[in-house]
Amino acid sequence: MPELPEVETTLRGIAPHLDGRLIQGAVVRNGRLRLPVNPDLAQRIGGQRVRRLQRRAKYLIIELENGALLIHLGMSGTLRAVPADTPPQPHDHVDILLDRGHCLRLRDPRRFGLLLWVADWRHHPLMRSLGPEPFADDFSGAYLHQRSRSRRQAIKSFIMDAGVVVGVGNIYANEALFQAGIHPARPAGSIGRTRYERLAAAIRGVLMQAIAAGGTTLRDYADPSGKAGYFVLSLQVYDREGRPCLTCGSALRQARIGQRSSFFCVRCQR
DNA sequence: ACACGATCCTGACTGC
DNA sequence: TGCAGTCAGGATCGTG
Repeated sequence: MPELPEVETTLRGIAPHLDGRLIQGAVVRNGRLRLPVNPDLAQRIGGQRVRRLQRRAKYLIIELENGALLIHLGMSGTLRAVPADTPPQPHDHVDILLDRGHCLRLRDPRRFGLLLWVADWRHHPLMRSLGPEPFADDFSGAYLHQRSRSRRQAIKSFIMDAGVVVGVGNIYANEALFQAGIHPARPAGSIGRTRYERLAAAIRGVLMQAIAAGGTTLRDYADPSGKAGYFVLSLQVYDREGRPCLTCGSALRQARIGQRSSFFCVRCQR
């Protein structure tokens, strides 16, 4: 499910339930996620107030008085605020118990996500090699151009590399490359400065519009109140193999690039 | 340093 | 109906 817009939508959805609230404890039904949940999670976070919520890359960070919760939704994770007495469904692995009878519930069928209490999230190893945020000043066409020199990797894999820029997953990589008119298999090092300016703008544009739409729901993504994201209606190439390009009408193609499904128009993208 | 494949895990869907 | 195979929104690790 989650690329940057879905994580951002989740953050905005849980914020009203968390800002300044007192955490009562936690219930861990299955702690075997990508990294194991702290065995002593309830004691670590119980009795602490939430100081601040933020996002870094696709990580949600809930800063507490002591340390922080670091949450990643992986491929199939959702985070919802529900009444604490709501019966758990399959794959509802962790509840963060809040005051006023609510809890924050992590569901993640594939368990590629993670939920960790860490003492110092800014210096945590998971944060170490992350590239710039797409909306930050240090992300630009000039930056992409400079980072890509002499790289023969496909541009699509390049922009999905979190060491280059964070938050761009498979859906939005496809969409941004279409908007920028760049073929996803083109070697990153063969693209000029001007086209990188277009690409940087396209990445920012598509992410911003997707956030405004509440993200993209393909199968099971839901925001913290349970609503689906409707950016799926704005997708121009993703999952549209064989259907006409919205610009030129020729049939969109699908190919595997870097082991991920890629969708593009051979006439509009070079 | 770089680029690629395999891997973690479950569920939904396709085709025989 | 059942079963095998394929694919899925992510990220890390090991290999040349």
